[in-house]
Amino acid sequence: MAILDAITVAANQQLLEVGPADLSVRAVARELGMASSAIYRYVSSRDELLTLLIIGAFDDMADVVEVKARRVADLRRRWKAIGLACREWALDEPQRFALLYGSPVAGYAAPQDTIAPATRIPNLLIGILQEAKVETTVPAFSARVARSLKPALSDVNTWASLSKRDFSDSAFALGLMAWAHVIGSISFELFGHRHNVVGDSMADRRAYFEFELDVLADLMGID
Amino acid sequence: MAILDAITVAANQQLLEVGPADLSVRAVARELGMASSAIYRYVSSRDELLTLLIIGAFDDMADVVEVKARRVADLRRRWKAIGLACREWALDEPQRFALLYGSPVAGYAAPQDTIAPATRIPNLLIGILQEAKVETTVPAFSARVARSLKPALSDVNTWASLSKRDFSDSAFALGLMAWAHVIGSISFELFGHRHNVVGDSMADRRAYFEFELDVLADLMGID
DNA sequence: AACATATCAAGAGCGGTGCTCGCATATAGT
DNA sequence: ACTATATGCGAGCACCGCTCTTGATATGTT
Repeated sequence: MAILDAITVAANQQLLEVGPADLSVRAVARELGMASSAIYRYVSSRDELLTLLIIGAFDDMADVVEVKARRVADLRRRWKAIGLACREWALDEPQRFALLYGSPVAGYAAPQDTIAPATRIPNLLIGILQEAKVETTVPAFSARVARSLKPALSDVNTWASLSKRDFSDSAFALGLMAWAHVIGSISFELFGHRHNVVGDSMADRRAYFEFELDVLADLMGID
Repeated sequence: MAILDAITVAANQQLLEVGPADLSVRAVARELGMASSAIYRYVSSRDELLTLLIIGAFDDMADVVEVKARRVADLRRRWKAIGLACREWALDEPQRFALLYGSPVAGYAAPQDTIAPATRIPNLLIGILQEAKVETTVPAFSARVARSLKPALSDVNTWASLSKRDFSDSAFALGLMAWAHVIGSISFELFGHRHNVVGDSMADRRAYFEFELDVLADLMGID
C-alpha cells in the first residue's frame, strides 16, 4: 500500500503548515499530482484520513518518548525525561499535537484503533510506579474515588507485563493526575494561554515546565 | 448595536449543536433571515465573530463561577466550588468551552481584548491565595523558576485590589499549576481522553474530579 | 490470442463554505 | 430638495468534501 503511505506522508507534511481543521483532501491530492476523487480509493473519507494521522502521531510520539525514557534508570529522572520529551515533541509538531489532544473535530469519535497507541506513554508512567513500588496514600482518596477508577484499575491488574501490582490505588490516581497535567500544561503553553504569565523565552517556559514535573514527582512519591 | 447582539446570539445558539470549527457565517445569516453578505456589515470576518464569541464565553463563564465562589467563605471549599463550577459550565456548553480552551483555529492569535476576561477566574484563585496568606515553599522552586514567572509576579504585585501581597512566589507558582490542571482535566474529560480510565457514569467522573481538587488544595496549602 | 474481469484514475458536478463587489434603497442632515 | 451615509441584497469567485460516470490499464482465464 505504498500509495496510502504517500497520502499520509503528504497529509502529515500539510500538517506542518496548517491545523487539523484546515487539512484538505484536495490539497493532498494536488501535492501527489492526482485527482482528488482518486484519494477516495484509498481512504473512505476525510475523517478516516484523520484517524490514520492520529494513530500515526500517537505512535511517532510514543516512539521518541520511549527511546528517551529507556535510557534513564533513575525513576525520577526517567519521569522528567518522559515529560520533557512529550513537550519537545509537541513543540516540534504543534499541529500534530493539536490533532491528538486539541478539541476533537466536529462530531468525531475516536475509533477503537486509537486507544492502544494512545496508552503507550501513560504505560511508561505505570511502569515507573511499578518499579518504584509507590505506596502513597492520600487523605482525599476515598472509597468513592477508588470505585470511580475501577475500570482503569482492573485494566492495570490484568496488564500483560504486570505479574503482581506493586503500587497502591491512590498512587495510580495520582499518576493519572500527573499525566493529565503534563498534557494540560503543554496544551496551555502551545495554545497561548500563558502569554502574559510565564516569560516568553524558550528557557523560561522550559524552566517552569520542569518545575511542574518536579512537583508532580513529589506528589506521586517518586523518590 | 442590537443587530450585532442578534448575530452573536444566533452564533452562540449554533454553538450548541456544532463545534467552533464548523460555525458558519451563512448559517447565522439564514437563522436571522438575512443575506450572508449583510453580516459583514457588522463583523469584518468569521475570525472577528469568533473573537466576540470568545470574549462573551469567557465573561459568561466567569460570571457564573464568580457568583458561586462569592457564596463560600471557607477558602478550601471556595476553591472546590470554583473548580466544580468551571467543570459544570464546561459540561453544559462543551462547544463554547472548546472555543476557549481547545486548539485555536487556524493561525488565529488571541487579540488583546480576550486576556482581561480570560483572567477573571484565575484572579479568584489569586484572591484565595491572598486571603489564606499561603506561604508554602517548595524545594523545586528554584531561583530560575522564580525568574521565569517574573512577568506574572510583577503583574500580581501591581494588581488593583492588592495593597500588599501576602502569599509567597512559590505559592503563586503552585496556584498557576492548579489552574492549568483544572482546565486540563476538564479538557481531558470533555475531549474523550479518559474513556477507558474513569468510570463513564456522571457520578464517577465528578468524584474523580473532586479528588483532584482536594489534592490540588493540599498542594497549594489551602488549609 | 481473445475475451472477461478487476483495478485504478480522471472529470464533471452537487451543495456547501468565506468573502467581495456592485447595486439598490432607506434614512438623516443640511 | 439634495446630498451623504447607512444598510441590505444578489451574483459571483475560489475553495471545500464527496459521488458518480466514464475510460484506460492491467490481470487472469479459457
